[in-house]
Amino acid sequence: MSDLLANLNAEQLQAVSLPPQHALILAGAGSGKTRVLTTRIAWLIQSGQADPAAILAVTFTNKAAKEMLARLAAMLPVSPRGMWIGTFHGLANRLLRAHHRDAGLPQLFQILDAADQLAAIKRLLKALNVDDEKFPPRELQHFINGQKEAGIRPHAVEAWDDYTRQRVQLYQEYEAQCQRESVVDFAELLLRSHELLERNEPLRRHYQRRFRHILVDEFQDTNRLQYRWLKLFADEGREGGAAMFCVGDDDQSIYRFRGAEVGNMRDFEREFRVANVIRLEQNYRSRSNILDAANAIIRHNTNRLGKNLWTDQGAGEPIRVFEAFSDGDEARWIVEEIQQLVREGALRSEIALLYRSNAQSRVLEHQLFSAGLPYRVYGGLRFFERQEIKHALAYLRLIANADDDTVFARVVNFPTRGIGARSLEVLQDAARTYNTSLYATVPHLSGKPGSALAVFVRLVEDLRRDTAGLPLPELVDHVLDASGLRAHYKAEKEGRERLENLDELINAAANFLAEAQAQRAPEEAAAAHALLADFLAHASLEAGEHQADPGADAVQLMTVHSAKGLEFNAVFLSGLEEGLFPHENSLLESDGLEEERRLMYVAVTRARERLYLSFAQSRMLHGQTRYNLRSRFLEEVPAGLTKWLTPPNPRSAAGGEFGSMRAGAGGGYFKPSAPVQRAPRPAFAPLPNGLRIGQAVSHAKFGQGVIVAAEGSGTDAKVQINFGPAGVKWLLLSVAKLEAA
DNA sequence: TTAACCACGTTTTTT
DNA sequence: ACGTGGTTAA
Repeated sequence: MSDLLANLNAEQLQAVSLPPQHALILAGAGSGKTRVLTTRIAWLIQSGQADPAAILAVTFTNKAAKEMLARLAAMLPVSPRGMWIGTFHGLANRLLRAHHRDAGLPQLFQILDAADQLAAIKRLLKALNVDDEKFPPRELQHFINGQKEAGIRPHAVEAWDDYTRQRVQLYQEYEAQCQRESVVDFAELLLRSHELLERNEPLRRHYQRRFRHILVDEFQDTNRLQYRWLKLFADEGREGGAAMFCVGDDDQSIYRFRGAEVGNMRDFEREFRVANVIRLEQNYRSRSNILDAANAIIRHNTNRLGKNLWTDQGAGEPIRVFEAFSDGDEARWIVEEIQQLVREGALRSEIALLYRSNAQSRVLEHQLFSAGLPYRVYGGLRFFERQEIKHALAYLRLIANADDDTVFARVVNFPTRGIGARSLEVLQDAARTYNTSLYATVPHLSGKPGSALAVFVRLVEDLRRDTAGLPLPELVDHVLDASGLRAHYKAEKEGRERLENLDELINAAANFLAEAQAQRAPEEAAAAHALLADFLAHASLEAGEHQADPGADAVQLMTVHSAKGLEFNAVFLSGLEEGLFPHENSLLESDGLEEERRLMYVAVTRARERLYLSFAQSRMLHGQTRYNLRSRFLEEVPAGLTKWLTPPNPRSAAGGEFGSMRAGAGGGYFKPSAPVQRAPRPAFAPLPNGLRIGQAVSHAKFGQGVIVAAEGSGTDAKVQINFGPAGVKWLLLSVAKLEAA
């Protein structure tokens, strides 16, 4: 046991070995957060303070849950059964399956992912003849999820205007539809399990007595409902309730847009009267130049819980800063630097290329591709989100539950079997009249037994009968053939990859079966249809990897958001421009700029050894060339930590007074560290009227000024001009009378 | 039923 | 610029 605690620093040790009391661990980036969390669990068990069954550990992503399990397996002599470790949604699913009757659900309820939910809403609007222009499905989805995450059912929504009342009506209809079809969306998993325990006191007491230790990862990302869910398990922090051990970093809260409430940290501290607030401030990841930059940036935020990271690893290399003429120029420079790093022996997979928005990956990919550098982009479609996989899963879901109208509608005519929109409309109307599912309505139709719809129903019946005794992988295999999916993609010109993915689905099923057999009695796992439901839940809750080849030695491209939690030897952060990063939309939101700054903080703290910051004077966005100022976040990096590879250019500086920014700062001009030929400097790209960035102009009212930025074209063309004492203004070229000065 | 066409939107994302 | 989704014509 002593070796468990060895090599922990004082604060980590304090956190890990805390008595069973509530604790809030403020864990800075790279401070060993996951280590503390898992060591805490291992220590509680190994020291005999807690039975494994008394542990409830909650994460946000399946990846984090898996990593925690893997680390625990390495720390503990035997794999401790009985712990509940998983995501909020995974654990909620587990609860609802175990107590489905009390929760008012059939045992085989299906889970809707976000896309399924949207499809269900569209179908609902159509069935109710609601104008989807007036009630955009996406917005309605957002409304419904928002209410659920606030814990509000339709009857409890406070609606003061007609529009809201109508949306509440639709919310109610949506719930009825889900209940009819035995489907549950993500927010519903949490809300339903919360209500289950809230209403059922014996059950609640059971779990409250069972779980003595509740540990939460990434606590700053919890939403209101998730926090309430946790509080229920912890008996609201009352005497005798479980000990809450929450780990988080308010400086890394970057998910407010999807409902995360950093305020939960303060609420937790207050409501649970947390006596142990422990700060993990020693960073084991980055060189101090990088860390100091991160600290300096985040210091500009107010309302922090307060932390200052330090390291004993030494300063390391200066942070390289590069100003490019264009996005293409920037990408070319990045590729050259990467090639130089690789020549020096760097592993490609240890180099990350980060950006604020996905649209930026295009230029970067183009240059990487031209240079023949292997790369991997995160953020595309994931395995279980692919069209062909969704179709295959839809057939499987019909076997498990034929009354699921979402999947019925999805595959009733895929592959095509002559069931057009017209027949579906008739069927839908009939289903409403009989108040039955689409599937169950087919026999009611006056159509002959040989009708296309009747044939489809027969197909589903046959599938269910023929697969009844099959092991899961063979079941899937059979469905792929009998449904006609294989034949369909075989006939398609571009169907090869899709066929491969379908085969991969069989592999996924085989893996799932193997894991199930390892965990339960083999005879239990052998029951094919029972396992099928579990497999389908797994597919909904865990969308899988983003792309194949995760092991390949390739440069890693991703948004700053998806880089959270990762680390790399070298990080390139591109597009550091006003409007892009911080994103222009964020400036309109309250606390938006501070969230962008936290994002910047996350980006910078991903780097271990080397950090490269770059921006471009012009950038292609939405088919138009935009001229941006460099990001204010760049100015927040102390000059002593950086090394400008291009001369600091006052014209591209953000902020008010022209030329007031960092004149002569940064240590002068340095050649690019790679021995590369750069294209000769083009002049600033001319704007429509022959004006240029940096050009002096005069205006009748504002006087002398200099063009600092421009955007739009034709009659929309406008330029930003710094008039010195008269301020910085945007002027429409078609309106303003400007004269070259 | 399918291909062709146009309008539309375009920050970030997990479950 | 570029992909998506919906409508229209063949």
